[in-house]
Amino acid sequence: MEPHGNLVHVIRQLELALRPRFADACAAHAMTAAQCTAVMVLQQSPGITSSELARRSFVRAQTMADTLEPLVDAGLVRRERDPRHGRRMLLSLTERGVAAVTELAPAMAGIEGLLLSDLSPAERVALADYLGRCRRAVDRAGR
Amino acid sequence: MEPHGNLVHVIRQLELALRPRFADACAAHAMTAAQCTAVMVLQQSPGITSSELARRSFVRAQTMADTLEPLVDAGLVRRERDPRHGRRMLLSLTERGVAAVTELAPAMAGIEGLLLSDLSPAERVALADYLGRCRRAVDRAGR
DNA sequence: CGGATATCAGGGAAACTGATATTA
DNA sequence: CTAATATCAGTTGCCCTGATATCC
Repeated sequence: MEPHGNLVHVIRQLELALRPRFADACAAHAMTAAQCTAVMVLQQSPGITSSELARRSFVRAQTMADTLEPLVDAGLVRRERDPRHGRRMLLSLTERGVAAVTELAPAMAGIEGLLLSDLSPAERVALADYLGRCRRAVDRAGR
Repeated sequence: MEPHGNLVHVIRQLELALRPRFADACAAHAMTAAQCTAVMVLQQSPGITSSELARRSFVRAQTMADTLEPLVDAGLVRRERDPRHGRRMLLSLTERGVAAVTELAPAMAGIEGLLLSDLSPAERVALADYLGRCRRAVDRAGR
C-alpha cells in the first residue's frame, strides 16, 4: 500500500526539523552547518580533493570551495598541492580541526539521541543500515 | 559501535542528494520545492491555517507565508477568512491545486522508488515506520 | 492583559549556473 | 583533444530574526 513519494517528504521534514539544532551546535564552535559537515567527512577521509569531497557531499565543486575557504582561513583545514599532480589540492584537518570535530561529537550524539529516542537499539541499527543503503542507491544513480 | 551523530549526517546527505530531483519535478509544474511540499500537505490537511501549516513543516510562520503567496497568486491555493475567527485565514487547494498534486504524484513516486531501490518491501515498511517515529520524536521535543 | 495569527522589512547560509585557466 | 580540477562571478530558493497590527 505504501508509497506516494511520502518518504521523500518525511526525509525533507526530518532534515528541516534537525537543522536548527545542528546549526546551533555548529555555531557554538564558530562553524556553519555545511562547514561542520565538511570537517566531519574530512576526518574520516583525509587526503581527498575538494572535488571529491563535493561529490561525496552531493554538491558542486564551487559550493564546496565556498564552504572550505573559511575553514582554511580559520586554520581548521589544511590544503596542500598534490606532489604527484600539479593541479590537485589535497585536504586534511589540522590539529585544531581535529579538536573541533572532537568537541563537536557530544552535541552531535545528543541530536542523534533525540532523533532515535523512540527506537529500540535493534531498530536503530536497522534504520542506520536502511538509510546507508538508500544513500548508496541514490549515489549509484549518480548524475 | 554506533558512532557519533552519524545518522543526522546521513539524513542531511540524503535530503541534499534528493533535492535536485525533487526540485526538477516541482519545476516541471512551475513550483519550487517548498511550494510543492506545501500543496502536498494541504491536500492531506485542508482547512488549516498558515501558522499550523508552518508548524507541521518545521518552519516559521513568516517563511510559510512567503511560500504560500505565489501559490495563492497562481490560483493553486485558496485562502479565506475563518467565519468563526476574524483573524484566521483557512487554506485549501483549488481545483488547479488538486490537479497539480495529482500530476506531481508519478514523479514523486519515481524519486521514492529510486531511494528505496535496494530495500525489500518489508524493509520499506519498516523504514517508513522508523522515520515516522523519528519525526514524531523530534516534533514532540518541540522548540 | 497575554497568546496566537498574519504580515512587513531586512538579512544570511548555502545551494545553483556560467565561464575560465590549468593540467593529466 | 578531452576530462577533471580549481576558482571567479552572479543568482536564487528558502530559511531566519525583528517589529507591528489585529483578534480571541
